[in-house]
Amino acid sequence: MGSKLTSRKTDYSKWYNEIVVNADLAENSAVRGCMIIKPYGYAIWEKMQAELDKMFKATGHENAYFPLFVPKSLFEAEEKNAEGFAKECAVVTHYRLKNDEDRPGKLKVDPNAKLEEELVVRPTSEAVIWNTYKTWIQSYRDLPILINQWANVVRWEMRTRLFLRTAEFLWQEGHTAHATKAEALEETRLMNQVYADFVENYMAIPVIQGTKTASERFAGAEETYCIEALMQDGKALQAGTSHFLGQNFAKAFDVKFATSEGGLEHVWATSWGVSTRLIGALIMTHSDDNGLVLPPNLAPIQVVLIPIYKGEEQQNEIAEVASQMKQALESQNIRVKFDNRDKFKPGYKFNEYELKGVPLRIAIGPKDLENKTVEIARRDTLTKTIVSQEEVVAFVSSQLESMQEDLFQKALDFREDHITEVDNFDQFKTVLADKGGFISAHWDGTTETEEAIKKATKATIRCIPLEPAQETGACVFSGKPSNQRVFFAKAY
RNA sequence: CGGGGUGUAGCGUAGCCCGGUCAUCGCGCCUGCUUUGGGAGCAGGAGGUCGCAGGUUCGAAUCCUGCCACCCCGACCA
Repeated sequence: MGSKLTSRKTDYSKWYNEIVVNADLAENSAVRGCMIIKPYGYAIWEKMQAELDKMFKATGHENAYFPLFVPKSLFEAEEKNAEGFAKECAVVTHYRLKNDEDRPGKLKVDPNAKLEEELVVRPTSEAVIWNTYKTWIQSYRDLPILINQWANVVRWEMRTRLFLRTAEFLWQEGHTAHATKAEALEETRLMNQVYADFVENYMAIPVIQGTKTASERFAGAEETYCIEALMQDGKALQAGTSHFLGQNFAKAFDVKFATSEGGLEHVWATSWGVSTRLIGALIMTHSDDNGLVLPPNLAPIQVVLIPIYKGEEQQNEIAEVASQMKQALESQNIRVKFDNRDKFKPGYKFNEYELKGVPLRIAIGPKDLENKTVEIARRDTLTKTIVSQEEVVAFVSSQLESMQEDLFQKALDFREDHITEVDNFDQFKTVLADKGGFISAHWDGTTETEEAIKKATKATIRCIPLEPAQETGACVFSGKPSNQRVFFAKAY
């Protein structure tokens, strides 16, 4: 515990570059701040996608796909949204290259191929989608529309940070349309709950659910729900958001429907998303100095079998046992890899899979052949147990289960230790500097106070927690009355 | 875009102050033999326009100018 992942360059690059992602950029500045996700890292993302997708379907949603390019006129239709993203848009202005007479063999942008209207590379898809919904919705019978899209988006950030703020990232974005405000609000809350369930149950990361303050709200939203997680270095990470968009987009794109009573009303909207940032959260929550630690529910490989042998004959004998064990485990839906590569020694493999965060490692050697045993090592605790071959399946099953729980509990304990109630501003500053984590404090509800605190401490209000303990108090900064504590933290 | 720092082989680096067998070392890679219960050992080998472009000089990785890129800190953000 306590390894400050992101503040330690070597560790950071070790895991991010070699194991999960290669952040090396092409010489071309156009791909600055993007990431290359290697197969193992992508397998983690696929697993996350699969589980989230199931949850979306279970709550009545369907997948669809919308275009990458957003004509500027569409993009600017919802003014607050457009303004919020304007400073970070990649824009396509031309559609053709031609030979460069001055540099033989090289190309240049063809000035004759200038687009009449610039295309914005989507930083988010509300504009294209609501422009489409306009044509899909006429009657209350067409509602609700519950659609999700798996896609990439581009946000030209001034400063990028691997996983947490890359220029291009993969995500899912849900976009729903409803007949009533109540229904849209319920959808917003439901999806935030879905995110919380996923992140806690699969990623083993405890989250705080809440709403954003006006200044932290999504551009174009009337209310933003979020899940906030705490990283090992004491900084908070917004792990997912669900927005109640009111009728803003319906009005901007003129989406009205005939009500069952014969009226004509604007549609109510929500949008919600989580991104590859979650992989960053996973790493920064569970990893230690030996590399990644993956919760069993998400690990692409849950168990790795490593043979230890001298000579080909012994290798074959062990392979026989290992293959049978692999089959037995797989019949229980456990994801197993048998690493029988002869090019690497066992010690090398041990380290490799530790770095990759594989939850359980089973080693089988000559001693085990003799004793009908195996050695099983757990990634999170680094403990080893000798288990008889007959009991392997049962042992593995129970260990995977308890490891999933233990990881969550460990992260939860850490977070609970790092929520500090604070009642004056000096204490606020001291706790923030010395301990980090969330600070639970009273706030007078004004943007001015929020700004002033941010300026003084770099801490922001991460969220106004749902189900707050109603409690009267005085704002930690202004001393004005408040009836609820909110969570402050330094954030990524 | 402001403040600071860096750029030498696939990765990490020494050398830069004080120009001249200086292109160093480690990891990785290739070949061979020996190895295999925690990242193997020995021997041999391949690999570099010293970020780019100018300039100073008999001579530049080293000094000067410009440019480019990256990292850290701010403003911005999932």
